[in-house]
Amino acid sequence: MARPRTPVLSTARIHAAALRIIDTDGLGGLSMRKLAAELGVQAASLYGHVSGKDDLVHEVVNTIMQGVDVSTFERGDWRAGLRSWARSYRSVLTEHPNVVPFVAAGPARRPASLRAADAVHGALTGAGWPPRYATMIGASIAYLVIGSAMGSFSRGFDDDVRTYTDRFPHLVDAPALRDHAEEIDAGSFELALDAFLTGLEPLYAKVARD
Amino acid sequence: MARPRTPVLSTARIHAAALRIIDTDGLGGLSMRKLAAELGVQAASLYGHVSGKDDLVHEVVNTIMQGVDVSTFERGDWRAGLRSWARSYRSVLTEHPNVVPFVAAGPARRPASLRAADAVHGALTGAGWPPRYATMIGASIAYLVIGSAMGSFSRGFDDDVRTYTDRFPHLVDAPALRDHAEEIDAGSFELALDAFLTGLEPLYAKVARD
DNA sequence: CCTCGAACCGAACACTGTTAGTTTGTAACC
DNA sequence: GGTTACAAACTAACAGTGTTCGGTTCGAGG
Repeated sequence: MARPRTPVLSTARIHAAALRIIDTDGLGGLSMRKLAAELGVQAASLYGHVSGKDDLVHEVVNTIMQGVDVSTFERGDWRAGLRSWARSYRSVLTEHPNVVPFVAAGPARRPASLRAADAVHGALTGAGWPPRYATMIGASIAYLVIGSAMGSFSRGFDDDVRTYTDRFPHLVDAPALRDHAEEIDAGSFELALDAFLTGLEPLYAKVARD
Repeated sequence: MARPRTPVLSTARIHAAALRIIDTDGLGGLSMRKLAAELGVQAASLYGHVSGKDDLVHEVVNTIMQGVDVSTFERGDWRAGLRSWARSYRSVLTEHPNVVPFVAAGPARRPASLRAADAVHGALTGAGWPPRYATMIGASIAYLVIGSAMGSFSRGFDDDVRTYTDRFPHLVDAPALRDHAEEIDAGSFELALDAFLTGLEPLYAKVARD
């Protein structure tokens, strides 16, 4: 079989299959051969539609990040805007947790992320925050979103109970932690977001100009 | 040459060489063959001293994380303890930025990280924070540390100026951002840490019991 | 002295991303 | 209808990855 009567591949189909594999097997579980097999095709055939694995992943992730909602900023309340953006950002990432490490590497080459960064920066400076603070506030919230979506803390604990109970008395309930990993990470995120926004108020009173 | 008169390899030498490669070429730049070459040896020889690449990296990173200082908690001030821990944590990571993605995956299998988590949790509960909040506060700070150490935000921007100036008016100075990436990430970290700790106070007044 | 185990090597296996060159089906043009 | 041109998929290969197996050689203990 050299050329099928009707084309088998399309960038859309490739993207969809790639995301499926990433979601189930992780970023490391995505290989061009496996992806090709999923599509009933040889690996080399993919290169007619996609320039390479790196670009493919970038494009897939960009599509995901288009789901991040920054529209609340338009209502003029930067506090509500930040909250809404952060939650939307986090919710998009928790739907595809395996791409979080990739997202964490930075927004470059992802128009969707740059667009969001632009909106955040614009809204904050528009509200009187100096540009420098606008940047840092956006960065801070990105830290919280990415960290909690990655499950750095709670999901990272080991299965083996004895690992902890031996030497780390305060972590005896770490396995319980692990069972409720999602809940703990979500809770930590909300707590951090709340505390951060609360703590921003005195700074706003000091540095904001209008 | 089958067996040298005096042993060439040792776990210590292997760890040191591995860290050197990771620091200069990144985590992805570390391969068993390159590591072996750096030590003047064949790749297979490493497996007599190290059980595999995964374990090797875990051990190397654990050694790094032993540099995180949690001693300030012993002074009894949880605010100062958190500040000091967070800064020490971050400073250790910025010395070896290439291991941050690995650290972000979680503390399991790294005794040094578990020890730190245990100390944080113990200090906070000792200060009257309910265990649940102690966990979440520790997690929140870990998010901030890892996010800022990764340079997710500022370092992630592209070199190419035109990428931004075209469509994202508020990001016109993103390249300048990139030049001062370290400074921006450090500033964001301090700002977030400050605001977070400030915002924690009302919560502490409400939920802490002694 | 002799054995035994530790230390290292060479070759191989099953993967990876990617490229070159080839075959073949389809559509457009004369 | 025949020819040309293109596009889609193929096979085969390259250089690289982590890891394992079977061997060889040396140092130390009995």
